[in-house]
Amino acid sequence: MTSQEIRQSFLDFFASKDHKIVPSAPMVIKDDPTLMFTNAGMNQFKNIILGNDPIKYARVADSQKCLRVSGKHNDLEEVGHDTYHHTMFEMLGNWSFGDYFKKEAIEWAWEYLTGVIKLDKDRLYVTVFEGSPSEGLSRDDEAAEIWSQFLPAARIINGNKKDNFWEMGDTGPCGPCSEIHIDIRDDAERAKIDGLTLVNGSHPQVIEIWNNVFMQYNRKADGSLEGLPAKVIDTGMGFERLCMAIQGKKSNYDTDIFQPIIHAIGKICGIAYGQNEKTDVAMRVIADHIRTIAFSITDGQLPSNAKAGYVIRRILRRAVRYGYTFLNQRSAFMYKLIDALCEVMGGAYPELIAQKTLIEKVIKEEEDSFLRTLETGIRLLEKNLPPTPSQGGGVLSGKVAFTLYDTFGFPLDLTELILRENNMSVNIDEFNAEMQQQKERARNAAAIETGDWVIVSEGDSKFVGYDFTAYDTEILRYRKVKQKNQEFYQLVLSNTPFYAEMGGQVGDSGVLVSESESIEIIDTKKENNLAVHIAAKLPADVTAAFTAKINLEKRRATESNHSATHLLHEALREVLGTHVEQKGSYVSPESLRFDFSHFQKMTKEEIRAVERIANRKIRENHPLHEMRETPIAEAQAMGAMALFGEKYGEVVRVIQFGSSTELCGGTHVDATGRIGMVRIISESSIAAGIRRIEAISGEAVELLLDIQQDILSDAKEILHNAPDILTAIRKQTEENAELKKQIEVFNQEKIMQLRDDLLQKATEVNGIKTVRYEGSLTADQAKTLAFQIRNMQNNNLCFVAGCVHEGKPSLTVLLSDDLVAKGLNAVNIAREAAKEIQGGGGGQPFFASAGGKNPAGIKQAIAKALSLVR
RNA sequence: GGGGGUUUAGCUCAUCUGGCUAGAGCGCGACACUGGCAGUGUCGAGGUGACCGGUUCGAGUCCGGUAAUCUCCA
Repeated sequence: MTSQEIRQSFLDFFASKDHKIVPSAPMVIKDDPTLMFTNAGMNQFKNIILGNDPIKYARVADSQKCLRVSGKHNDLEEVGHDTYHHTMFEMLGNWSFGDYFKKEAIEWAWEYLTGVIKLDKDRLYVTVFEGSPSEGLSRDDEAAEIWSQFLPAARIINGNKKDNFWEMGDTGPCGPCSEIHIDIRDDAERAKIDGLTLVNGSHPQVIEIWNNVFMQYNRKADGSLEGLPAKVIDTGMGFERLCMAIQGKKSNYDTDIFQPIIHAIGKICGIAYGQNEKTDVAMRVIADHIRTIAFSITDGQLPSNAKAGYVIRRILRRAVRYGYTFLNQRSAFMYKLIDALCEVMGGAYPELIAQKTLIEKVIKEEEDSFLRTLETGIRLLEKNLPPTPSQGGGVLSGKVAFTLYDTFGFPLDLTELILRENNMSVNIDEFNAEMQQQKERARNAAAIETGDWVIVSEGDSKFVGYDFTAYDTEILRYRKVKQKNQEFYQLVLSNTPFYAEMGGQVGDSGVLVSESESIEIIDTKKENNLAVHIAAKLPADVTAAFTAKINLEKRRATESNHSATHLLHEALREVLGTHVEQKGSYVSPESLRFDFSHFQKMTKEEIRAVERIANRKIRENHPLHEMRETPIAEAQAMGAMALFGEKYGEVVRVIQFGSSTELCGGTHVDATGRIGMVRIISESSIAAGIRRIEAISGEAVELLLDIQQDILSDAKEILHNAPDILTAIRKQTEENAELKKQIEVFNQEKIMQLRDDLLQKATEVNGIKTVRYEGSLTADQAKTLAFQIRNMQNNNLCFVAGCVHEGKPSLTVLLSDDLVAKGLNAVNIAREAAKEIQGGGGGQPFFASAGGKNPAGIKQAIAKALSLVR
C-alpha cells in the first residue's frame, strides 16, 4: 500500500463506524497562549473537551499535521539520529466526546490494525496504566480486560505514570492511556530476544504506533483530580511509523513519504543515501526539517526572530548546519527540495503547490542569511581561539563558547567541530552552567501564577457584540492571575458585547457597571475560544447584575480600520495581481497593518493606485452585507478570500462590501462611507517575499492631512511665499552647502594668517621659541591653530592659547616633540594653569587642552602656562 | 515575556582603558601608463559616528532613554 492509500483506509474505516471525517487544523496555533504549535491530534478539539465549545459530532476522525519542537513534547534533538522521530508528522486519530469509551476504542483499534491493514498479530503488544497509589489511582483493569480477548495476558504490559497517564497540561482533562507497540524486527532477531522485553526500551524497531487515551479526570490547580462528566476517547497513531510497518521497512525514512526527498538531497550533494552513517543522519535531518518549514510557511508562519517564527527559523538552521557540516553545502540548497516535497505531499495538501514560489523564496533568503551568520561566527571564533596545546592551552572556555552561541547564534557543535580540527576542545561543563543560568533567568521572569476558576454562575458565554455595544450580563466565573508582581483578574461574562482579540483585530476595552460600582475592562482576550475580560480589580459583589459597555469611540475607529483593511486587500489584488495573499493583519483603533505576499517593493504609483481604488469604494458607500452562518462551500463559491492556515468551521461568517468578500469574524462599519478615507502611510519588507503596508482611516487621515498642510504652509511662509517650494528649498540647501565650504576655507585662511602673525611675534623664553595667543577662538579652532603651527615648526617650540568664547574660557597647550622628549608635559602644564580659570583638563604629553569657569583669569592662566615651560 | 549583542563612508569592518583634526579594504570619480581586454599608479570625493538626553575642560568611546536589527532562553 502507498502512504496515500494508507491514510485513506484509516479515514474510510472510521467513516464506516459513523465517524465524521474532518480536515487537519493548521499546525500553527494563533489563539492559545499555552501552545505555539499543534502537537497532537486532539488540539483542535481542546475546546470541546474543556466544555467551552458545543459538541458538533460525538464521533470524529482525521489526519492531523503535528509539530513537536518546543515545550513539553520536544523531539527535535532526536530527529535524524534515529529512524522514527520527526519534527512534523501526521497523526491519525479517532475521537469520542461522551459517546463510546474504552470498549469500542480498543476493539476498533484492533480491528483496523489486524483486520483492515493486516498487521501480524504476533508482533503487537499493548500497555495499560499500572496505577498510582499516591494519586489514589488503581490499575486500568478495565482496559486490560478488553485487551485480553485479543492478546495473551503476557503481552499486556503495565506502564507507569510517565508513559501511560496522559495530561494535556498542568491542569485540565487527563486520564490513563493504552499504547499499542509493534515489533518489526527480522524473525531471526525476534528469536534471539523476546520483543516483550524491548517495549518502551527505545529500540528503533520495537515502537509505539498508536496511543489510546481515556480521558476521565480533570486536574485542578492544586493538583487534585476530579471525575470528568463527559468521558472522552482521544487516540493518535503516527502515520509515518504505520507506513513503515505496513510497507515492511525498518525506518520511516525508507517509506515512500521520505525517499523521493532523500533522493533529491542525494542528487544535489552527490552523495548516495545508505553509504555512511554520518551523511545518512544529515540527509534524514534535512528531509524531515524541510517538511516542517514548508508546511509552516503555508500555515502562515514565516521564520522570524521571536516566538513561533523563531522556532521555525531554528529548525531551518539546524538543517542548514547538517548540510554545511556533513554534506559540504556551502550555499543555499534546501529551497531546491520543494519540488520533490510537492510531488510527495502536494496531492494531500494542495496549499503546498499553490504557495510553492513563496516557500522557495523564503527558504532561500533564510539560508543565505544563516550562512552569513556562520561566516561571522567563524571569524569570531578564530579570534578567540585558545593557545594551542603545545603552549599548554587547547581548551576554549565555556563562557566564550556560550557567548558565541547566545549572542551570535553560533551553534555549539560547530564550535566543537572547528576546535577539534585544531586539536582543541570546549569546556562543556562551563558552557552548560552558563546555559543553566540563562534558563533560570528566563523562567523567573516568565512565571505566571494562575488561580483556579471560581464559578459564580453556570451557563454559556455568548458574544453579542455584532449587534450591541452595551448589554446586560452577569459574571459566570473569574480567576486571579499574577505576573511579575502584577495582579489582575480574568472575567467570563454570560453575554458580552466585548470583542476578544482575534483575526488581528484588537480586543475591546470598556466598563462593567452595576448599581453600586464601575469596573474598568482593560482588554479582552480569547483563551480556548472563551472571551476573557481583563480587569485590574474584582467587583465587590460578583453576583450583581451588570451592564457591559464597550468603549465606543475606540471600537468605531477599529471598525473603520478593519473594513478599510478589506478594501485595501481587494485593491492590492487588483493592482498587483492575485498572487497577493494575506500573511498577517493587525487592526487597532489607531491604525492598521496588512502583510501580504508580493515579491518587490511597491512603487509610489502602485501605492497611489491602491489608495485610489479603496477610496473610490468608500465613496460608493457599499453597505455591509453580513452572512453569519454560511456553509463553507457556499462561501467559497462566492469567491470569499480565506487564508490558508486559518481554522474554519463548517459554517463561517462572510463579510461583503460590494465586490469585496472575505471570511471574517471581526466587526465592521455598516457602510463603507463611514470609513471616510484611507491613506497608506508606509510600505516595507518584513521577510523574503512579504511586504507590509500600514494605513490609517477616518478621522486619523484628517489629522494627518492637517499636520501636513500646516507643515507646508509654514514652510511656504519661511520661504517668503516662494511659488515653488521644492525649488526654493533645493536652492537654499545647495547655497548652504556652498557657504559652509566657503566659511571653512575662509576660517582656514584666517587661521593660516594668524599662524604666520603669531610665529613672527614669537619670543624666546628660557631658550624656547614661545608662541602666545589670546583671543576669542573656539577650543576647536585653537586646536586647528595649534596643529597648523606644529606643521610649520616641530622643534624647540611651545604654543599657548587662551580663549574666551561665549563667556567660556579655554586653554590650549602644544609642545614640539623634542621638548616632550626632554620631559616636558603639556598635560601637567594645562592642568596647573587651568587652576587660574577654575577648571581642569588633559590630553597627551605634546598637546593638551583645558576649560574652566572663570574668564577673568585667562591672562594669568596664559602667564602661568608660559612660566611652566622651561 | 526576559537576557545578551550590534548600529561608524555606497558595502565589509577597524579605532586598547574618554584626548595625536575618525581610518582601512572594496566600490566610486579624475588623471597618467598600456595596442585591446584587463590591470597598475597618482590624486580625489564621500561621515550630524542610529536617534534623544546626561556626565566631563573634552564623548564615536562612559551613563540613561528611544528605535531598528541580530541572537539565546521560556
